[in-house]
Amino acid sequence: MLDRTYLRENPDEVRDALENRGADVDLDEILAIDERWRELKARGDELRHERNQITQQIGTYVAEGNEEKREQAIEQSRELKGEIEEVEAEADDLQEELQERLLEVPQVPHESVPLGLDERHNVEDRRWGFDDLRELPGEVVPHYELGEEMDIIDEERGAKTTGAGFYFLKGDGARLEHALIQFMMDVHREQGYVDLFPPVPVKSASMRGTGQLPKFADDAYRLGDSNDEDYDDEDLWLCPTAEVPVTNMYAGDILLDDDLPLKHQAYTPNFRREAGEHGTETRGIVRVHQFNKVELVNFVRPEESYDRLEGLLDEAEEVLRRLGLPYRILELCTGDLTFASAKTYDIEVWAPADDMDDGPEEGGRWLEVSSASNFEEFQARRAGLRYRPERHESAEYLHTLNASGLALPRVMVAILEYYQNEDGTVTIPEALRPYMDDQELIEGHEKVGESALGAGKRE
RNA sequence: GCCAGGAUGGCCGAACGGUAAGGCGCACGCCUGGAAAGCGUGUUCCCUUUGGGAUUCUGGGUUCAAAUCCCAGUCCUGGCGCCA
Repeated sequence: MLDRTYLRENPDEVRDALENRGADVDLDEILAIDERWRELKARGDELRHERNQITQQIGTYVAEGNEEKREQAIEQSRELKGEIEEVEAEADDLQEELQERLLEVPQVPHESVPLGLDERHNVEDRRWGFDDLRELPGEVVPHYELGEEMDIIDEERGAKTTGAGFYFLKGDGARLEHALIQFMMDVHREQGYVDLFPPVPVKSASMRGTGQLPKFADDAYRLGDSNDEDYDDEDLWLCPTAEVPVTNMYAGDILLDDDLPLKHQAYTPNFRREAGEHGTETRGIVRVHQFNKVELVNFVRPEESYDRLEGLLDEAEEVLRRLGLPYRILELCTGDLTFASAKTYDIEVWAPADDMDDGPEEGGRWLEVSSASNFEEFQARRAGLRYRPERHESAEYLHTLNASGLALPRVMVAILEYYQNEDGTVTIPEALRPYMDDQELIEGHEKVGESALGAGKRE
């Protein structure tokens, strides 16, 4: 959420910034509401002042036993009460509306963010790992075919038990998932992250704190009620990213200056509705309703947040470097920033199987595995995350940042495709082998059930 | 789930229905050769800041007036029950 005073004092700057994002916000209306609210607030304060004085007088009259003056004052106070109620009722309505409007105003982009309308204007900073590629099969089999063939990814049965967009990992597939989680958390622990295992359902208030609500209710899974119904602060949602529980963990708290920078990592499942996202680009496990992710969340002093963003990006990249997976770094343009973010880098891993137009010259395509973002005060103001820079001074909002480190299914896609061998097996990246009992190769499993017979996969 | 008790500033902790003591911490000032002690001031948010308003977990109610009385909720503690 933006600061009201800042908004009041820099309307043109904010207007430009929001326009650059392509945000549809009527700033003038917000400012008009604020203006009117301040008038009423001043009037209400005045009336209350009057009444406070009268009420105090009554106390004196009672002590003196001055019956007549007491009655008179009480009558006066009653009158004022009605007037105050009227003025304040309107002020409260405006205040509430202002609050609602402000919750829907996105973050102002940082000055260094490239201008642009959408993803086409994102700027590629650099690539890693393409100079020394491993030798790939003549025809790389897409992960969804290979995964089914090897019987390590079972989408059909996931759809059966739960629905489209859910899948089983099996055998070496499931094992690879666990290995990746442990591996990633070890890497980040080396980088100074403290592990968290958060609760998976989160309250509406938490979702609001990080910016998922109120605007993006449709993307989330709500527990116990339809997304169309009104929700309360206490209503629960399935965690869409560990960013939500972890960032809100310190909501309303005042951290000590010494606590910062505070770095947490959390592994959780993530649930997203992804309505209407079906097609060739999303075949397999590239876009699913439930996936695992190790999330990195940083709480830092405001003046350090942009340095930390670079550090955070590097910490997330480290996972791909150790896995030997080629990737690139994008700087998101103003039009492609997420709601709460002031600046974002995307990390996109290379998945060589499906040739797509916007992929690299080597073929294949890019898959986003992480977004490293600086939210500055935006989430801190919503969630009430503060710290005290100097002991005697008042508490200030800190800055929050986060990045995936990384989203697992897409990393798995990259491994299954990039580490694929001519004979259809997959070499396990060296860094992962210690987590898989030094296994070097994924060869797959014999399929189970009568359908395997009919397909000629079993005899 | 039931019963009982509780929630007051950064922290601790008082307050017959009459308008939030005191202490600690921290900062600044005075004092001092310097420090400690002592003394003074300050230490939540909002507004149109020589001033005013709000604020005792949250939301309602009673009253001229609520930290205080009533109702509902949240969380914490203890006891009982249930339970992987």
